[in-house]
Amino acid sequence: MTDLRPGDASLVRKVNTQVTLRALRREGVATLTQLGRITGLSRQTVEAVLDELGERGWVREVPPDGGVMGRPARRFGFRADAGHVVGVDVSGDRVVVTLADLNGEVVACERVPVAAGAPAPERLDVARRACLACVDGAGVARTRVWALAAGTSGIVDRSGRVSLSLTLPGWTGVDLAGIAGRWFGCTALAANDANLAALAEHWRGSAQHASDVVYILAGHRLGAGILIGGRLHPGRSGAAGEIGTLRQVGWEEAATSLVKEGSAEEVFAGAVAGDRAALRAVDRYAENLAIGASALVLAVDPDLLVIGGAYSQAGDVLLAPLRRHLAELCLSGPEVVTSTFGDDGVALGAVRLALDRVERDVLGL
Amino acid sequence: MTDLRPGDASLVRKVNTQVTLRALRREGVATLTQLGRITGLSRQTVEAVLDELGERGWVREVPPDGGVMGRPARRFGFRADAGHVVGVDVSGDRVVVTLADLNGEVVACERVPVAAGAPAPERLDVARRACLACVDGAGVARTRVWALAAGTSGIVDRSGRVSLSLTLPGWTGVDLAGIAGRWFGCTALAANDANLAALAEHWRGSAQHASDVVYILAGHRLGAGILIGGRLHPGRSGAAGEIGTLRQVGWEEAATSLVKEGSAEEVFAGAVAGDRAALRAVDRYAENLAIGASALVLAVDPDLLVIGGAYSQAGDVLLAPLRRHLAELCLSGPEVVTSTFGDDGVALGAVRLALDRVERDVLGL
DNA sequence: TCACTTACGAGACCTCTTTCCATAAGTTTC
DNA sequence: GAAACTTATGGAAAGAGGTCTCGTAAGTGA
Repeated sequence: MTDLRPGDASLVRKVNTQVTLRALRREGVATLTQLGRITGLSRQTVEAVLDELGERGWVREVPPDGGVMGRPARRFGFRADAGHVVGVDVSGDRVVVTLADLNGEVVACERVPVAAGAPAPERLDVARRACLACVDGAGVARTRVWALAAGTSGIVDRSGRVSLSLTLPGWTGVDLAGIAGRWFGCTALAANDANLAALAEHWRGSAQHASDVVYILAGHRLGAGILIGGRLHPGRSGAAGEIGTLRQVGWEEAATSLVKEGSAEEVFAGAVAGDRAALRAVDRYAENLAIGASALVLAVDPDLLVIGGAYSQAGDVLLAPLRRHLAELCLSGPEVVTSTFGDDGVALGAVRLALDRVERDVLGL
Repeated sequence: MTDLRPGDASLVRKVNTQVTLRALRREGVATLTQLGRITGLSRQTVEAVLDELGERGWVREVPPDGGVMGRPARRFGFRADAGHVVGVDVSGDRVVVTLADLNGEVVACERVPVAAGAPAPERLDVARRACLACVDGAGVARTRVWALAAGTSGIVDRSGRVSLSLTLPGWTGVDLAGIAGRWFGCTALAANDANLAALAEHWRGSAQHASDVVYILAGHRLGAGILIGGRLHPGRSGAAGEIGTLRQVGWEEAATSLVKEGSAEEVFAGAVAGDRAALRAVDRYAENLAIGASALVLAVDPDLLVIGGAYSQAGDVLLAPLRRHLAELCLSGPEVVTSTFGDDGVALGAVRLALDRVERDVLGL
């Protein structure tokens, strides 16, 4: 249950501050009267709220807009650059850092390769340097980073510790959130990469209008992320969606079955060109994929199934057989689409996660 | 996102009414001063709120409690009998009706057998009569039933229509919520029986302290219900957890494998007695069960797995092998327990669902 | 009967919101 | 260039809620 706290008059101010701030963020720039109309509050109240927000540095007055009739109205804008958040994707062979302002607009991006076999301390150091370089390069003061979120492959528990990683050496047991928190001295979060990719699709990608989403990361390895009610569902131990370990679903074979015919890219290219062996290989892959996907789909019954990861670039060559096999397994399956962001979604989803935290903690709720 | 409405002073009153009402419901009977301490509100405010609630009929003043020192305090109690809710379980061979007051205390219960082959209209009529008889028998005015919820096997969509039933004749397509709403002229809901059983366990049974729960109904047929964050997760089409159709998980064989050796009860009894053939049969059943369960567990990663349904009465004879097989399939599975209510949980969960609705709509939020 | 304890009730004061009205600062028209 | 019109601003007053304080009421125990 939501534990409800009693409210005095200041609660009303809190709520109205929220309402006003949200409206202003949507509008970008607005006058007092406009905000009053939008929020349903009186102009006076909006003014008082905005004064307070101005003092706190959230809001800035911008020059009035000439040209219209009547006395020019004071105009206010949300200071999206009052703070920033960092999203990091620490994957097998690279680190991707995305810096965004409070509106979620991406300000800078940094990609740094890292050796697949790099031990954990080295990988962490690469990530740290990349984050600092990204922030410094964008001319953002390090103290202006209010939150950071990191995504990585493997199972990440609620506290942001990597509790199991099969692919990155020495990665199991790394307290990713704890360590990353010290980079900027801000709150830090960590989550599974597929989960974050799902979040990114829900935010700005293919899954914007879906509430419950299953995201399948189809690449050299297979992973899955789940959104329930538009929010991350990590599960008790952060392992929700990690269905790969179940032998019956055959996700372990899936990847190997594909590369038997050559590199994955070659196989998909061949399938596009109409090569029958390649088509068969893709079909087999899709079938294996569908078994695991259907387990997730039947369990969660999502609005949408998003296929991401490197292989999703193959598009309909993969999707068509996947849809077919899925339809056989699930009586009434969800819509299936490819991801908008592919691998870049992880860092973007991390940004969203960090923003969620900032909006909850700093902007209050 | 939650759409936030601006608040004036009356918002504060609404919130404080909520807080007070909740506290009073927890306490049962309390004085103004006690409520003030609990809620953090001033005595004055509590008094004003209670006056208002008294006028609306939610709250009643009860005689003061003598014996303690000082001036006797006025005492107030929540009027749990101001309204009632009905929970119905329409299953293959019987209808169970549970009538509860606003505290969720069960006031009356009615069990009526119904022929397994009964067509839908007859089944509905039996359910209707049972509901009316239960309410009338308890001396509760029919207009005092504020909400009704019905649980049934099969897939029930968001609107409360049975979109697929494989076991009840003519049941597919029945608008259960719509029809049941006319019985008392109140809001009516319908949901899958396993989902409601899960809700009951979370409310008052084995799953009270778990937030994410997978409930498996193990009986003549197999079904599953899922709770996320303590709330029902029906999924897009109401089919969340309906993993039985997936051939790989082998839930279809599970049931048949058991009864090959005789009736299920005999087999479990034999296993308890140490009969080797029976033990093997139970082990095979547990193994099949574990495959489907692990798919759900890996997908959702719940805090708790509850085994309900008729077979759960076998207790450790079933649970021990189930835990063993599950541990093989899921690296770090959740705790596994048997249900508290068994089959009775469906009607009780329906009560909880109806109460949730009443609390949201009538008591406001 | 007196002291002690606990609850009640009225009044003062604070916060936040809304409504109303006079005033300011532009544009358009004559 | 002045008058009329439009739109925004700023201050005063009123109302709804909530808290705090203090005197009073209504019990118990000696």
